[in-house]
Order: sequence, then C-alpha cells, then structure tokens
Amino acid sequence: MDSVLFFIFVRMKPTRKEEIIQVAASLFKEKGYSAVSMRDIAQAMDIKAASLYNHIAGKQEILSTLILEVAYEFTAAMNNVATESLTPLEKLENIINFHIDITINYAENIAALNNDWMHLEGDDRQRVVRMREAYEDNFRKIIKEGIEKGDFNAKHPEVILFSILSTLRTLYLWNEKRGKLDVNILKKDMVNTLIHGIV
Amino acid sequence: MDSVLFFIFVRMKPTRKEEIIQVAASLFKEKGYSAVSMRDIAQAMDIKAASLYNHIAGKQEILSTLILEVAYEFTAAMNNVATESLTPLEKLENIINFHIDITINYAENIAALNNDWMHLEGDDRQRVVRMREAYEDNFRKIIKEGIEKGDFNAKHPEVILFSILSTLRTLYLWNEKRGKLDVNILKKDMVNTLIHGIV
DNA sequence: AAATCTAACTAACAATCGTTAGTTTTGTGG
DNA sequence: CCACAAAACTAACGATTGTTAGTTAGATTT
Repeated sequence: MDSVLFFIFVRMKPTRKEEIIQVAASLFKEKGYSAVSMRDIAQAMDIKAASLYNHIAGKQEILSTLILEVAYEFTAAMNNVATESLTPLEKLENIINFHIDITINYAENIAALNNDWMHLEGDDRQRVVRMREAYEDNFRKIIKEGIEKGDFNAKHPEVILFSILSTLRTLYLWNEKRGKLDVNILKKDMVNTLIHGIV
Repeated sequence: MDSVLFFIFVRMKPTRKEEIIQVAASLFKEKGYSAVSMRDIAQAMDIKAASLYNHIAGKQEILSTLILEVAYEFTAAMNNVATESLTPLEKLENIINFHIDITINYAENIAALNNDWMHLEGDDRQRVVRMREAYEDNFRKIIKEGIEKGDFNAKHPEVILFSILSTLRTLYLWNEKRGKLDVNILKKDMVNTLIHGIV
C-alpha cells in the first residue's frame, strides 16, 4: 500500500489571552487605543475589567503585541523581497502582493500600527519607528534602482514612494461595502493601477 | 499720474479662541483627540485648563470646528469641479490640485477629519459622514465617466478610487524630512504618478 | 476526597478626566 | 483715575481611568 502524507490543518482554539487581544484589536480599530478603556474590552467579553489581568499584564501589552506582531511580518516580507535577485518591477509587484496578503490576516494590527504607534511606551516605540524607517529605506532603494535602470520614469522617487505606500498602508480600510473582490483580482488590479496608472 | 491699485494683505491677529483651536489641532494631529486632555492644551498655551472655557464651550467644540471647517472646504471644491464642463481627466487633475492646496492650509484639520471623525458627537458625526459619502460619490462618477468614455482603462473603478483617495487623504503626513518640494512641482509629479503610473 | 489550577468575581486605590463656580488680575477707553 | 471687559486664576465637582488585592466558584489532577 502506498504511503500517504496527511496534511492536517488544525485551527487551534485560541487561548483566553488571544481572545482578549483580538477583541481589543477590533475596538482599537474602531475608536483608537486611547478611546478604548479596559472596561470597554471587558464588557465586549462579558466579564469584568479586573478579570482581564488574569491573562494580560495591562493595556499596554495588548498594544505592543498587536503592533510588534505585524511589524515583524512586514519587515520579514520586505527583507525577503529585497534580497531576492529580481528586477525592480518584479520586486514592486511582490511588495504589493504581500501587502495585500498581510492586510487580509492582520487588518486590526495594521490599524494599530498606523494610528496608535505613538502610544507605545518604552523601547517598543523606538523599535517600531526604526523598523518602519528600515522598511521605507528598502522600498526607496528599489524605486531608485528602477529609476536608474530606466524601468521607472520619475524625477522624484519620494512622490512615487509616498503614493504607493499611502495606498498600501490604507488597505486595511477596504471594507465589504466597497465591493467583495477576490484577492487575486484585487492584487492584479492594484498592481496595474499603481504601476501603469489609469490612462 | 496713473492710478494705482494696492492689494493689501492683512494677516489678522488671531483671536484667543483661534489660538486655542490651532494649538489643540497641533496636539490632536500628534496624539489624537482622545489622548489630548484640556490640561495638555492649556499647558501648551501656558495657562490653566479652566481658563480655556472663557473662550470655548468645551473640548468637543474644538473638534467639530476643526473637522467641519475642512469638510466644507473639500465639499465646495469638489462641487466646483464636478459641475464644470471638463473632461474626466481634467477633473481628476483639478481634484489632485485642490487636494494639495487644501492640505497645505489645513493639514491639522485633515488629520482630525481622517482620524477623529468618530469622536464627533450629536449631529456633527452624521453630517461629516454624509459629506464624505457625497464627496466619494462625486469622485466615483468622474472615474466611471472616464472609464465609459475610454479615457481611463480599468475594470473596477473602486480600485482606482481607493488608490487615489488614499494617497490624497494621506498627504497631510508629508513632512519636510521627506524633502521640501515646491508646491507646483509636487502637483505636477503627483498628477503624473497617479494618472500615468510609473513605468 | 484532597489538592491544584483556571478564570472569574467584588471592592477599592490613586490619578486623571472634562467641566463649573467664584474670584482676581490685566489691559483699555473715557 | 476710574469703570469695565477680557482673560486669567484657585478650588473643587463627579465621573472615569488603569490597576491591585483578596476571594470564590468550578473544573481538573493527584
């Protein structure tokens, strides 16, 4: 009899801590970190605020968990693309694609990263700022390389960088009301729009 | 002797109320509405928090003033463009241009509009949401018209709309560190990038 | 059955929040 | 110099904030 390889995908039941972080993330996305109280989070879970502290160290831990988690995702994905031997155009396509992928799985984390990073305390804020700067530098190098090679036509790389980054960072706001698009169609359209323009 | 026409530009000294709103706007942009206390605002003006109430009704009034002010600006500008008899491409160029102009004069207001509209109370929130929906509808019609006429090539207008709007709405984050660009150069580059892409 | 663990609870803490009331200082026009 | 208005002040209010301490109910393990 042939040997068979089973791939069993198990969706692990989330720990109570993970549940809290997820519920908090949803509230943070809706109203922002500062406007959400521990009692708000507790109420959304049908428990009392003090009970949260059996599972987490405090409000700040929720924020730093959310932000650092997705910051590492972006950093890893960007480092992968940057070190591969691809044309600048191919790299740019890859960046757009992984941005969409990460956004699908980490929309609430991205909301916190974009809007509440300044409320991180201690070393965490500096670490996140540095990761974002490194990310942008990688992105900038790819665009500059594309301009030098003549693949991209633009005078100022900053305008391109800003435009594309703005769009990608805001992707977490795409909602079903705007149309339930298939992921691969969205990727294709987004690549087309950002790279080839609209005329 | 020839008659001479004098244009005298007077920068009116701001009222105390306007000063407060401006200082608050700067703090709101930095940390968000909920994370800024009346005592923070007062401290930035070297007075006590209670003194603020000689000039304003409350914290909420500051927020609604900031947001409604710039929301009307965008609505008026968009209505102007939408009712003019221009090609979709020309309309789009006009939109990009007035977005940059308004951003220069109302960066802090736009930050509040983008990030703190949900903290508006009473009728104000609904009014702002409706204005934004009307704005987007106007924008969407222009893009659809461009697609139908064959001026724009895209399958889904939503992707274009989302991409351009994301970039324009985020313009308030452009800082000097990113390069002090002349306004007209920025306009030209932005039009080029958003419309013709980068290849 | 006893012991341990998990996850909730009540009660309270000091700090801070937006805001009000009443008072004093400051600047200006008559 | 005086009268008045503008704009600051002190003191305090009730509500809410994040968090801690100590306790309890229920499930699991020994």
